[in-house]
This record gives sequence, C-alpha cells and structure tokens, in this order.
Amino acid sequence: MKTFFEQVMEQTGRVPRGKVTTYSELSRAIGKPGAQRAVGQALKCNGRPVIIPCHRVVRSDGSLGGYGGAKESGIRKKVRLLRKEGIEVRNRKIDLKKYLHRF
DNA sequence: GCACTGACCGGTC
DNA sequence: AGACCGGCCAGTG
Repeated sequence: MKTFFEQVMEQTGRVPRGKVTTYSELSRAIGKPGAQRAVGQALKCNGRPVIIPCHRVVRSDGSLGGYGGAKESGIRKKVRLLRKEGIEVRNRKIDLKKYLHRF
C-alpha cells in the first residue's frame, strides 16, 4: 500500500495531454472521496512539477485553483501550459464538460 | 493524541 | 459573478 501522496502523484500523471481532472475526481479515483484537501496538500508538496503535471488539476467549478509559488505567477504559467495542450482557458477558467478526464 | 493548516467542495447570500 | 461558512481529509508540530 503506497502512501496517499504516492497515489495522488500516480493518478495525476495518468491524465493524458489535452485533458484535466479535478481535486474531487482525483480523490475519488484514489478511493477516498472527500479527501480533496489532502490531494491539494500532495500536489503542493510534491515540489516536482516536472514529473508530476500538476497543472492538469483544476477545481470542480472549472477555476484553475492554485499552483506553486505566488498565486498569479503560478496561475499564469498554468494557463499557458494548458493552452499549449489545446485546452481553452477563459479568465482562469476552463470547460470541464469538454476537458475533464475520468479515470 | 490534540490543534492548526491548506493548490478544496457544495451550498447560501 | 464574487464572498462567506461549515465540513472533510492527510500532514505537521
């Protein structure tokens, strides 16, 4: 049994390019619905966005949520990465109906 | 083991 | 649409 962090990172890495997932869906995929806060902890602590594409994780309402470092700065980069993957980003929000990846 | 924290969520105002 | 509130969960001191 891996740690919660390991599970989160693994699932996050499974999100294909051009799609996104929510903290809620992620927690559900791990088998702990309602552990979205913990999921956020894992992503912020991973400290390795290189091997873990945390920019593909957004909030359930479509807002980007957060990212490492300063809010705006991190968000800015996140938006850029998402757009690069072919995801339409409108004012820090995305269309979950189109880009939400289900496990 | 208790208390506080946080890249959250859903509902309400 | 933006702001507030209470509730959940794992990590940390």
